[in-house]
Amino acid sequence: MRATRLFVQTLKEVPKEAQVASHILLYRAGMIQKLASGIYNYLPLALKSLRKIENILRDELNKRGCQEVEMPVVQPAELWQESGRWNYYGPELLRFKDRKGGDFCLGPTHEEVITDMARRNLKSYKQLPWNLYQIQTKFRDEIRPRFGLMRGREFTMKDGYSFDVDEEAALKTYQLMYEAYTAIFTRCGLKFKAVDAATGAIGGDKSHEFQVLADSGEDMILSCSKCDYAANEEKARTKIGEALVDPAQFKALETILTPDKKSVEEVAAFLKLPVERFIKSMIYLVDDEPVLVMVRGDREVNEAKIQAQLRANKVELAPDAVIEAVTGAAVGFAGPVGMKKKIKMVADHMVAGIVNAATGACKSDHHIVNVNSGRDFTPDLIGDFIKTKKGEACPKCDGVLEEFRGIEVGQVFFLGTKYSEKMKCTFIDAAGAEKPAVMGCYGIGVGRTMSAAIEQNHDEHGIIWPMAIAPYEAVVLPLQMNKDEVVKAGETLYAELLAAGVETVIDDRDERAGFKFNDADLIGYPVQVVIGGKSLEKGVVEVKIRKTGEKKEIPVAEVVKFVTEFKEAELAAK
RNA sequence: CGGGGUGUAGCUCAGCUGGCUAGAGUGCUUGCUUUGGGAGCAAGUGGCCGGAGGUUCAAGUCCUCUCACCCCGACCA
Repeated sequence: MRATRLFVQTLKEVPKEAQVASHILLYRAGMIQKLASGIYNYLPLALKSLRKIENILRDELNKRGCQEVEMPVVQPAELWQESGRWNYYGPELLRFKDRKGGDFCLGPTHEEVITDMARRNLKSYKQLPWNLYQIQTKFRDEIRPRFGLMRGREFTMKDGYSFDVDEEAALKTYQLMYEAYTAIFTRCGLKFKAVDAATGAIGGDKSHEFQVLADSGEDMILSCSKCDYAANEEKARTKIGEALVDPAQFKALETILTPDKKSVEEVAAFLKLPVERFIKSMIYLVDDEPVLVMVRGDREVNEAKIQAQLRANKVELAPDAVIEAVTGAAVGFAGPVGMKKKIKMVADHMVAGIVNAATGACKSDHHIVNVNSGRDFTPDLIGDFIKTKKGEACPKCDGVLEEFRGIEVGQVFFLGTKYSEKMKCTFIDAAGAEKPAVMGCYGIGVGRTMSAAIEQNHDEHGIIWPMAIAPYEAVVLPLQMNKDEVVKAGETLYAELLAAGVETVIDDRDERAGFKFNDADLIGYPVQVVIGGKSLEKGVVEVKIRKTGEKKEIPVAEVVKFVTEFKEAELAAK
């Protein structure tokens, strides 16, 4: 491609809306332009890179027996009503009516459509496993799109879905996809971590997120300093200490006047007790039912864990009126003992280990001390309900948890039969019984992967593309367009590189050297072949490696060999 | 949805308590000079001042409504 023909306009200035490196550089390098909030035009350079990522996806997936399909962007409401998500999915689901008044939506994901497609064809266990994927435009009407392609409303996603005969087979597929994703992101030149993830509203029991490490990431990850344990903040656990509780030490309950002392810290200071001796009692609405959630006084409630363990769709703090009705006291004095209404009680592991705890008395301006789990109250469920923080013990080894930010570029879910049961995607097994298929789903954000690659690979001058996903692999820069021998040498090398299969741009614009260097650095070609009059007299050209900044003088006759060898080495590198 | 902010040239922005022909930089076009890290000089090109209504002799500027966009938060995969 000739720079004079390339549809691109590089920019020195950037609109102030661009906040992160990838957004700024995609914009400055003339790769994307915004059409509306969270909706972008992809110009040729961006599309070249996106297509390369897509082809890596295809290659790694096809090689593992996956098959590509394509489903519609526009989806009828009926399918969503059948799965129950027409009502659950919030305003993020863009809905509209056709001319006949029928309800439709733009697909934010395709579980419904794929399950429908599978059930039309699925009859026998002999047909399975199936593993289908598509690379396609999704639309999610995000509340706040940001960071360019990182969180857009319209975006390209690879979404895949698997169907297996039973759980064991489905878990094998899950593992296969986990390996495929590892191979894909490695080939894209990314440094990433696969972490344990919360499953959220999509459901299922098991999930991993593929997180690219970057300071601009929206997710917080905790990982062990020693072993391979890593998890999303929402899911992260810490070591559960053994609770050595000796009932002989239990003292008698005592209610104490604590006027205007509501928070754990205030009451702890007032009663001269450490906060670890407190039971923090919070009333939540879990799918609109009040639930008392207890954690140790020094810990915070993790709402994602409540949602996961109670298998709920919605978790929110109860409004004051509900709290007062349930406890029979003003807000700030809730506790497991003496509640006015009997509601479900769940407690964090640590709560059961507190001897003679203090907590709200369910009586305004009063707290109660010497409360003991098992004697004075019995939780309906004891589990892990706290936020885990950096510096805490790893749940798997004696290491310590560290914190880092990540960009979620992919996620794998073990879905089970959530959709296949509701939508009757069944088959007849070897014994003649009808069974629902066991499903998994697997997503990769293509644009987000490209953005994440830029976040990890850039400097103050511009993008530093990993070879595998660079829009072009090399650029030829003839520095003096008024010198025939320079132009001629450039054209010759350009033609030779193309013939050797190197995707090359020749900067044939009549611009000064500095201008060309800056554009080349900004766009981030992995290799720059610099042709200047002086070096040409010596029979050499300068080859600059963008990644290292290294410049080598190479005899003209050996340039093609050097570039192709460098390219192959980069593509092979892990 | 709550709070804050911005809409003026392709892009980044200035434009005061209303005032005469709406500005700068950058980009683009042309010419001359220059030619190894975003060159210099000169001449040009480029505007329904987001939209509608209102106040006024007079509105980019004031008022009302509206639309779009951005930031923080809440929410959400």
